[in-house]
Amino acid sequence: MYFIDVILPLALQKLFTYQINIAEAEFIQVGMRVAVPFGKNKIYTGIVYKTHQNSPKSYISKEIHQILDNQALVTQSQITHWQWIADYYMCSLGEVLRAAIPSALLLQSETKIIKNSTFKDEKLLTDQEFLIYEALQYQDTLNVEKISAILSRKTVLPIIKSLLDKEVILVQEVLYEKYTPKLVKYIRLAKNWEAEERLQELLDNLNRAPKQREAVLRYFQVKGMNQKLIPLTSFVKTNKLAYSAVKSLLEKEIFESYTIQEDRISRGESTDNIPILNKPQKQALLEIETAFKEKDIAVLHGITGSGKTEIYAHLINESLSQGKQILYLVPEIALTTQLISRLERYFGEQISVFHSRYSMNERVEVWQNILQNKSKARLIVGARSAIFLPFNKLDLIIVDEEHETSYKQFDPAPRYHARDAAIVLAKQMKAKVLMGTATPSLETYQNIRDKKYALIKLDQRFGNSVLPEIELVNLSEAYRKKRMTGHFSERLLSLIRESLQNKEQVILFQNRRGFAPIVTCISCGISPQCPNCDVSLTYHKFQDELRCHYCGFTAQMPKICPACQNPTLDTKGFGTEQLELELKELFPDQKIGRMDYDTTRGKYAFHRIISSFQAQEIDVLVGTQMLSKGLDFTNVSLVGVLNADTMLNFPDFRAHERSFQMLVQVSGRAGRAEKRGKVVIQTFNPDHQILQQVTLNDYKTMFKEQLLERWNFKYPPYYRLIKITLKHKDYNKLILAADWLGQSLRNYFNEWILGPSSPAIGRVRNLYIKDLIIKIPPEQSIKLTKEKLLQVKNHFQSIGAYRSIRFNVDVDNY
DNA sequence: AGCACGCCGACT
DNA sequence: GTCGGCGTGCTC
Repeated sequence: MYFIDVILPLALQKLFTYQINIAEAEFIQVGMRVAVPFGKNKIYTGIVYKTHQNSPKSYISKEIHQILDNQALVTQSQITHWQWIADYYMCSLGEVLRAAIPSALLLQSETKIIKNSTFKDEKLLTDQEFLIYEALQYQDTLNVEKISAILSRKTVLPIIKSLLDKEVILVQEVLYEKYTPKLVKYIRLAKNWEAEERLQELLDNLNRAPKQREAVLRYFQVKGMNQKLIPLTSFVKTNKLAYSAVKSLLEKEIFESYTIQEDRISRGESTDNIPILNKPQKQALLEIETAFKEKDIAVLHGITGSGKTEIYAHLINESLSQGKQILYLVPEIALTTQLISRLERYFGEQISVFHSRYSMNERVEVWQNILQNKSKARLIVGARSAIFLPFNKLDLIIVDEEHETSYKQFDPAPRYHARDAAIVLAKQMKAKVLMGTATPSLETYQNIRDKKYALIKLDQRFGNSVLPEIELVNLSEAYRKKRMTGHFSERLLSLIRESLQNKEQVILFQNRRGFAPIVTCISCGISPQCPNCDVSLTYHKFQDELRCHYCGFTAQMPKICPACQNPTLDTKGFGTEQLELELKELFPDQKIGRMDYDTTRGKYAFHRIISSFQAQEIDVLVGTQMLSKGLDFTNVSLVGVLNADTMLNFPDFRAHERSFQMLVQVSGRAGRAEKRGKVVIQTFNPDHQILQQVTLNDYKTMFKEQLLERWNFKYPPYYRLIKITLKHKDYNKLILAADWLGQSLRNYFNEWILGPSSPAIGRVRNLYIKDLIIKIPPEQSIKLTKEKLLQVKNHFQSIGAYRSIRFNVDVDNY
């Protein structure tokens, strides 16, 4: 008797054991996909975790449905890594599996309903049953959704069951392969006609078919140009041939066709040499290489514009030349088109890019190329989920912009931090990690100070450029002296004017949260609320509608106030949209562009805005912080931050650190090459220490002060945090449960429990939310803490009244 | 997590 | 009467 333990892509803690026969046992390997029956009539794809011969005692195991792979799709080291993620972030292996594998590789079954042709007696059927019976006379198969549509009701399973009993229908579980390889059809001359001396005969034969004759001649022409493979469609197209002529030639067996499976993504050859480093860069590279002899992790702390990418390129080249793999992690792939085209110039076809905007098919191909260590997938550029790819010769992981928050996944589980998971991955695969940033996160800098990571500094900008000059504009003074036009201080406006006169470009930042354009009634002061969430709706001028950013609810902009019926609704606050309008009035002759969540929805929208800004078709670009990341513009002389305070006052222990990082990043967009850029930050608190530190580019002081605050207020990196989120649609039930949980946790952790408390948005999608935070003091074991938490969680979920409450655990929720 | 099953209140 | 909502138990 042979058995396998299978990971199923579900949020279930357990593995499931299935039986296999001897032949399967000989063939099957850990990491292969298997289709297995699960529950009453479903088939899922799982991954083989273990093979063994221990018959389960308390239940009878089912047999597998089929093996889906010829070779392991997942490596043993990936499974080990998944296990770490599941343990550390307190989720199931199944959840990790679901995040890790491209969904096209996880086939699921669908129930198909087909008619049973032996059934004839229509009189036995009820009206509804007859409708389905009738539908089956015209269609071969139906699925559950279709039946639901035919009967226009939700619960159709009882009817299906009754039809099954009456032997009217049969049901089948069908597995769908979602991945479809791209097949390209090629043509070649049939063997018979290959000999040169037969050419004349062939052409004579085709005397009365000029189109076909032309096609043959073209074929020889193309062949003569040393083109080995001739794809059918492009051959017809580029030579402007008649498709029917080629088809006839195929039918006459003069040509023959064959297909080859091809990759969807292919890249050009490298065109440039790896850039020559300047002196400070060379020095940094040397330091990194030296550091890697002793330590596995190094941090490259280089100011914006110091040319970190070139240093990466040299390290990448070194690994590539040994035939090894490199993982290049970036915060958000949408923002990295510039980076990718640069790397492509250096490394050409050795790059593969992996991101969520790729189609499922493309992702599968990248996966397989890496698994086979193909030369076209040696340098992998990807966002956080790229840590799950099946590396086998990983030599180096680069974590670019290490401090970026988008490395942390918040929902759904696994709530992992890609930087931290990458460090574990590297250790496991004996690879090195290089993190690069202008503003290291406090956790990372703390690790540097503790000598866990090596530090390499790069504090000269590339070329001769210098850091921009940063100026703070006191908003309270400006308002008092009435020196404001809309949201612009006189100072900022005059600098914008000056830049525009010099034909230089301007970027204006408006951080998004708390600044949404909220509609308020002037008469009664009431703002329209989202019916599903505890937030005010935001106004979108373009479609003249109200929208909820949390659940996507939309409504037409009402003409009168829904509360007091007066036509006095007014848009308050300001978003990027309003800034754009103000600018258009102030500078009617200039082209104003806007970039935010709304204007970058489409696949290429982002790219379009960036390239038209680069091409200087846009003079002033207004955007949210998505603009601040990884983009280089050569003609920007002025950067304006409209209001730094919302960021600084954000209720989060990292608000100050984040503000510093953001402002430094944003400033880095101003001025490159010969001209010194200018940055204007508008604020009500020009004396705020963070703003002072930004102005002086004083990371060290920021770090020291923030670290002291973290110590005083018991926050990371000294104290670790675990956040528990409870959600339920019944508020009272939620409160009871949250209080019980708080009490229970306090029994173990005493004063180190915060909450339960309502988050800023207390209800989303009709679910009320309560948060609890566990602080873990430095001397307390994290592992034991998690074990205790798991115990409490199990207890919580064993209480009937709390079962329906969603329970999310977020480890390191920052 | 999904899904079936069973109970119960709300409407054609 | 059905229909749909919700609690409960179970998945190898």
